[in-house]
Amino acid sequence: MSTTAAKNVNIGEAAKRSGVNAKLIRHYESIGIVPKAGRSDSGYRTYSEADIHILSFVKRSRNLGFSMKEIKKLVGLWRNKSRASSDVKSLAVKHIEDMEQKISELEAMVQTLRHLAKTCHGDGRPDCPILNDLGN
Amino acid sequence: MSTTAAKNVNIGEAAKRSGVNAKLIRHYESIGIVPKAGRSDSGYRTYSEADIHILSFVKRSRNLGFSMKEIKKLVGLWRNKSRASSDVKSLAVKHIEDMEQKISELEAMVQTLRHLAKTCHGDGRPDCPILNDLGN
DNA sequence: TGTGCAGCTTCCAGCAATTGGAAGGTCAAA
DNA sequence: TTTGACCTTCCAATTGCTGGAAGCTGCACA
Repeated sequence: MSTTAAKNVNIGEAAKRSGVNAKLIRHYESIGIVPKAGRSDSGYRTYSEADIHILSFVKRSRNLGFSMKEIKKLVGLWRNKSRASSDVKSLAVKHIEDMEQKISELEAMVQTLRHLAKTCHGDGRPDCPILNDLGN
Repeated sequence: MSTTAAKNVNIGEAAKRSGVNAKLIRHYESIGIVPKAGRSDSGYRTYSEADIHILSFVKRSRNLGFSMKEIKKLVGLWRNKSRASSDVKSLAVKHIEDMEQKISELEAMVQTLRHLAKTCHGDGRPDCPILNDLGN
C-alpha cells in the first residue's frame, strides 16, 4: 500500500544504481536493448526496480564480453519465463569459444612482438630490428 | 636503365601484392597512414615497389594488433632513417603490455562464463543459472 | 517571486577501422 | 564497337559508445 509503493526514479538515479550511465541507457533504449522507459508528466523517463535490474543485467553481460546482439537475445530469454536453458547455454558456450580464439590470437601476437622487442637494443641508435622485421 | 626501370602498378595489383585490399589502400591514404600515391594521366593511382612495401608493413603491423595511430607512428619511424630505436621499442613494449592486459581480462571472462555454463543443464527446461547469475 | 543550477530532453556528430554501394570514367581484348 | 574488368569519388552503414548544443523542468535558496 504505502511502503511497497512503486518508487520509480529518474534516469540519473537509474544510472547510479545500475552502473550504466544515463547517456548509455538512452542509447540502449534507442536500439531496443532495453524496453522503453515510462515517462513522467513532464516527459522524464522513469525507472522501476525491474527496469534497473535489466540494466544491471546488461551491464554484467557486457562485462562478460557479450556483444549487443547476444545481449539482446539474453535479455529476451531472461524476460521470457518459458525459454529453454539450452538456448542460453549454447550462446554462452559459443561465446566462450570466441573468446578463447581471441586469446590465442593475442598470445601469438605477444609472442612475436616479444621476440622482436628482445632483439632491439632500444637506445638512440637508428637501426631497430623491429622495424626491419615488420617490413618483411 | 631498362630492366631496372620503375614498373609502377595500379591499385589492384598493389592490393594483390601487399595483401591490403584496394578499398582499404584508398582509406589508408585518405587518413594519412600511407603517403599519397602517384597518379597516371587518367587519374589512376600508381604504386612503386617501395609503396607496396609500406602497405605490407602496415598489414603486418595490423596483424600484430597495433592501432592505426601506432602504425602511423611506426611508418613514420620506418621511413625516417635517423629515428632512435628506443622510440620503436617503447612503442612495442607498451603494446605488449596492453595485449597482456587484454588477455587476462578475457581469461577472467572465460573463467566466469565457464563456471556459469557448467551449472546450466542445457536442456528444454526454462530455468537456467546463467541468466539468474547474470541478473545479479 | 525570482534566479540559478542541476538534471532532464532531443538531435547531431564523431571515434576506430573498416566495408559496401552507387554513379561514373578508362582500358584492353574480342 | 561493345563488353567487362578495373579505376575514380562520395556517401552510408557497421559496433558501441561518447560528447556537445540547445532547450526544458524541478527544486532549493534569498
